[in-house]
Amino acid sequence: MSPAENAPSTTDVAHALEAVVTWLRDSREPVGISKSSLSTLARLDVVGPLRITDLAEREGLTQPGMTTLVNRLVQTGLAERRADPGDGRAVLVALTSDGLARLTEYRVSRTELISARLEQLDPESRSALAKAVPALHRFVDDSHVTEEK
Amino acid sequence: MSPAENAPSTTDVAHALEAVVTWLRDSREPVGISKSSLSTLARLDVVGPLRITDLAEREGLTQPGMTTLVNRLVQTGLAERRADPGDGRAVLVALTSDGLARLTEYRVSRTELISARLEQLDPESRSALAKAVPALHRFVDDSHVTEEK
DNA sequence: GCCATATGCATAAGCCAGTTATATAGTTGA
DNA sequence: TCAACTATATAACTGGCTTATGCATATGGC
Repeated sequence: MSPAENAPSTTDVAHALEAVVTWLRDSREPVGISKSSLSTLARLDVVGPLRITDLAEREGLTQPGMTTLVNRLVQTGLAERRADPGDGRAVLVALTSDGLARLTEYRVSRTELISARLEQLDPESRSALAKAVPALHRFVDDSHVTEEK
Repeated sequence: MSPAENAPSTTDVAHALEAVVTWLRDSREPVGISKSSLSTLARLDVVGPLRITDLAEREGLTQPGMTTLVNRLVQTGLAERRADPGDGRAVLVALTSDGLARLTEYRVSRTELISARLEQLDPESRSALAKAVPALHRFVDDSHVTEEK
């Protein structure tokens, strides 16, 4: 409960991370595009063209929900539907260059927001955060986590 | 771009924090209550009873939106409306004991989720994160930030 | 003290992003 | 070749917001 007095416990770290998440969530400026859409664009950028069903599963939406979302992306020119060679039922959703541009713009603005904030911190804090970078990546990386159940 | 080779830059830290935010957002389990409702309950817990208008401003909603949200909270027994002594127009929204219990339950489950993940990390990573706790708190703390504009 | 104006909240109507249920087109294997 | 399965689409509905508006109370200049 008191990271100032003793060494921070796991719970203290958890609370600090939650606080950061809350701050970053609240610091989102309206960007004219939904969080789901941005997340889907990012997924397409990272993974490449995907089927509707596949996208839906990865993004945690239902298939009809993803169909609607993709409709919006296509209508605004951020993504396109391609035929899946070898399966006439399926569709491959792919990022357009406009979609990539939009995604990049968003990523840059977010990074700038956070960086500006970081640069206002005292040097010791910045150093501590810099040293925590590998740990933060390990935290979100599933590959080393021992799955249970 | 390569935190593994050189000392992590501010941009690297920003990306790591974004990655954590994304992971924590995706790790939210359905909880039967909206994010806005939880955030509002937390606000009431931290700040104490507030007016509808005040709540709306702090939570980034419109006043009618907050009226509706408070209606839901009241109907589910998580909050209550009190008369504002000294202003017959106003209402003070306050957390009920049920509301506090629900909020606590959520907070505990979140903390447990994150803690469990932390405990699977290697000791050096855990140590690095523990040392970063004060810096994380400073990052989200507005009080020392030099405002511009 | 009165009245014009401002303020706090509620209601109404509509929008948007999601849901479940169902239909249609294409695929696959016995 | 046809029954069963799969991928997507469409329809109808819901939740959580929005804007526009109304009503009650408060406030200050006169």
